[in-house]
Amino acid sequence: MFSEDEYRLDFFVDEGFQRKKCEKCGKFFWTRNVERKTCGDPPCDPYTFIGSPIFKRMHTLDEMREHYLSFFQARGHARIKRYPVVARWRDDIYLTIASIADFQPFVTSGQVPPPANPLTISQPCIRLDDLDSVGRSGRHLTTFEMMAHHVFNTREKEFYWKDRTVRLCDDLLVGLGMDPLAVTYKENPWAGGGNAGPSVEVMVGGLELATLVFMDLKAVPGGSVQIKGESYEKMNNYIVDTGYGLERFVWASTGSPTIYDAIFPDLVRKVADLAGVEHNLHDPEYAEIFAQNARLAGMVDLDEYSMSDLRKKIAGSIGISPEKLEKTIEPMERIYAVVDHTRCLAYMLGDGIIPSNVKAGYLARLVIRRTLRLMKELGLTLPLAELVEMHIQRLDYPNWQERFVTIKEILDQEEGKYAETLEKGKRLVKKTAEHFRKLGQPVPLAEMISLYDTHGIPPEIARESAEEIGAAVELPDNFYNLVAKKRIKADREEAKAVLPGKTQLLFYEHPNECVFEAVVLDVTEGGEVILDRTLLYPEGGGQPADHGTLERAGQAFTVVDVQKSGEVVLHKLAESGLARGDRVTGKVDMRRRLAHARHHTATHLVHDSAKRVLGKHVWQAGAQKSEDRARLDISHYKRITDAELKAIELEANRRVMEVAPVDTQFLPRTEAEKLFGFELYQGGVPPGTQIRVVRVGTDIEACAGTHVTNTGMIGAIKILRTERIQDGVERIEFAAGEAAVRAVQEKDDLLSEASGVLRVPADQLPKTAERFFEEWKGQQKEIERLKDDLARARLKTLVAEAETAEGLKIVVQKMGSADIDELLKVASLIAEQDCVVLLGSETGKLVAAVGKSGLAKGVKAGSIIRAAAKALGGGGGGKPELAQGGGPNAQKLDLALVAGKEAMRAGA
RNA sequence: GGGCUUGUAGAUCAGUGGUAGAUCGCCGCCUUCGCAAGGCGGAGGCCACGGGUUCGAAUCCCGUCAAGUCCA
Repeated sequence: MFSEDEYRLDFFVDEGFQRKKCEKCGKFFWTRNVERKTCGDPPCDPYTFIGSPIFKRMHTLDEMREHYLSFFQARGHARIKRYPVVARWRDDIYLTIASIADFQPFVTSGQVPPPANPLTISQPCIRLDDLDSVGRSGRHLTTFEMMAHHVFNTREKEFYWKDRTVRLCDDLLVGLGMDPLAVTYKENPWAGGGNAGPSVEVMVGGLELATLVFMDLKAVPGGSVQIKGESYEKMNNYIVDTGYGLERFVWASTGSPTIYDAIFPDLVRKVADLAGVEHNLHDPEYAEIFAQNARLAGMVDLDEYSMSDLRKKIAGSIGISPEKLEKTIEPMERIYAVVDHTRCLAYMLGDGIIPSNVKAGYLARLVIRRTLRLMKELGLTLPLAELVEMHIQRLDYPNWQERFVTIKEILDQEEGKYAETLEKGKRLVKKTAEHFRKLGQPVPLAEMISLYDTHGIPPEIARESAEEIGAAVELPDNFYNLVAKKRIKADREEAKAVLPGKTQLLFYEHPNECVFEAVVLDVTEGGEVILDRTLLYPEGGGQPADHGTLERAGQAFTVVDVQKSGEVVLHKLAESGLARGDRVTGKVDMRRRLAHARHHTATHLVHDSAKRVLGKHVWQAGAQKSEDRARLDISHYKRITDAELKAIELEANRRVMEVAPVDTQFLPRTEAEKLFGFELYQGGVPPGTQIRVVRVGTDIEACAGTHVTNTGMIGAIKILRTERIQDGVERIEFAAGEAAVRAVQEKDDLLSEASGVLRVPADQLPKTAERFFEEWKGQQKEIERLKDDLARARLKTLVAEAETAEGLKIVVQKMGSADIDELLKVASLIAEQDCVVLLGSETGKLVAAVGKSGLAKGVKAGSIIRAAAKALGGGGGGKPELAQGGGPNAQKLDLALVAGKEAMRAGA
């Protein structure tokens, strides 16, 4: 915990604030109002701003955002453009959840300077944690803009710290017309993501308008400061991290019953009209229902409160029946949620998320399906894309129409896919429900979970379908929690120990040299050699390590692997013997290097071509190179067609033929981002202040790999195949340079081998193969028919030769080299003539069949077969009337038939 | 990144180691002035692919390819 000193700011003293302890929750807060006894945070204080706005004038989202940003701009902050809602620069989160997330981890850790300092930004954020509360609580949103000003201080240079931060906040609020007595600054130590610090929550009228965090601690085992069970130490860099809720500011300025009516009143009205719901907030009685709902929902933790309890409480407090309340409020809750969710989708898809069954794409699909479900419940029949369009045109996308073409296609496709899933699901549910209805039981919970988990059928829809055929279901309120319980935690990879020292990387400046002189700095316990400088490329960025040799006085050591660890490069050798201080001459295997470089540069070209052919939504989702092929994973929302693939291949080869130079340059990170945007980070985010920018034709990426110096050196690019590695991610495999030529040659070999077998020229292969296949099918049928005929032909002679024993007609015969099909056919025909029959073939196959008299006497075909097959060293079985078997010792067939005959007698 | 599920006739699906099935659709015939319905008959299957276990695999095991779905 932090002491009072951490919060006793000059500002509070100058302005006559008092520090008080909340008489309800016991937390400390600062206020100008001597009368105040509570901290201002629900549930200690209720909402008072509904119907009585905090600010003097109503603002729209755009007005409020502009007011905020220009306020801070006028006070020495640089205005920064917002980052995407999909956090491509992070590998630990998918979505941008706070403005500070833009600057993690490299800026906050001090490794990389901020784009400006101090700065102000309004960052759209998406949080899906409280999805269930959206629409219901009156205040929850999936998407919100976090307005912020950030300061990155170091012990060497401090811009400003707590005092000015709170002062600016107070000025902003008072400037908007807030009563200075209304605000409380509530002390609330903050911790998260390995950092911590004191913080204040800014409460007005029961609404938390902002949080001001003073991040100056980092988690260190055994550190001197204890917060929430973790120990921390002071950091060298300390950061002002503020978060002002844009939507809440707008809500506070209107005092409307819900946040949704404040931030997009026109869209709420429009969707209400479409759904045929009357939404008249000018009716005081009607408005009061929503206001009271929001007030009470604001007081409780919705996770701990069941919906029906909350409804009862609200109904009681405004004096109507819970049924009437539900009838009034439920359709609007869905409308609010639809308007919110579609805004979330506009951002997600606008920023390039492709719906998928994994990663960020799954989150998009989750929201899409949830929205479709709500729309169905409301009876909205218009396409989802039309609702998303209403949002996207008012967001900050300059070329939204162009973008929307793809987005519409994606949404329409998702809508169709979901309809299909539900259609399939309903059939499955009916089958399952039928089963349990016959048993006179409700469909058990385990079955409902399986339907959802495995087949994606929401329990509400499953219940509906089950009830249609009169089956009950077991469906508890906390269904989704039960599903969530099945979660498994993935272990995080442990950080590798970083070795001290630094190896100079020569391969960037001298990509075409293959010999270098170096000194051995150290040899690790594992025998890996650290050099002061190297031309050998260590594995990274999907490019494998170089191979080569290190020579000392004529003695050669083979380099079999090269890895980077921190700033040093480790050379793994096939032979041991090098020691610290040795001078060595290094040589690079240039054939391997060149093959990698060709594939690496080709990867950039294929990626760029895919973007041209498929659209701008294409992002690299992974890549791997080797000597003889490379693969590139890209985000795309449907399968790549053959025609598209050919177009990509041709386009990529055109770039090769243009013999365009490959430019590389090191740029300061923030400058590179400013110049080229986040599209730089196709292959993940490199660390460090300087990043290497590689330009191949029109393709510009941050990339650390080795490249050829112009595209002509690639020679040729041949695409080999595509694979769908996930929903929404396509993998393209291709070969470049010599490997491309070899790949084509291998395909030629396949063709000539195939045409050799069929004895036709390659261009007639498809026709010939088809003919052969068709003929083969026809002949299979003909053989079936002939076997049938043959069986009938043999029937008479065999039945005529039947012996009689124990009152049964018995047929025991050898059938030459007949196969099991023939034996089966003949045997069952004979059995129809009321015989007991055992047939055997030279190949060691046996079939027995029993007619109706035999069956009546209890003769079983299975027992006959088992006895006979035993003699052949095998086994067999089947039904009483027909059985088959066999064994490897086919030459003992005569013995087997005798044994079978014995078994017939014994059975009868 | 992890979990679960599925590939059988044109479609929807049965088939838990022993001769591949049902329903709808398709074709033909009967009936009808014609159509629909009805009756009778028929065609249509490398049971996704490759391997393994077994006397025997749609069925069990392994791999590949394709698809669905839930979660982090």
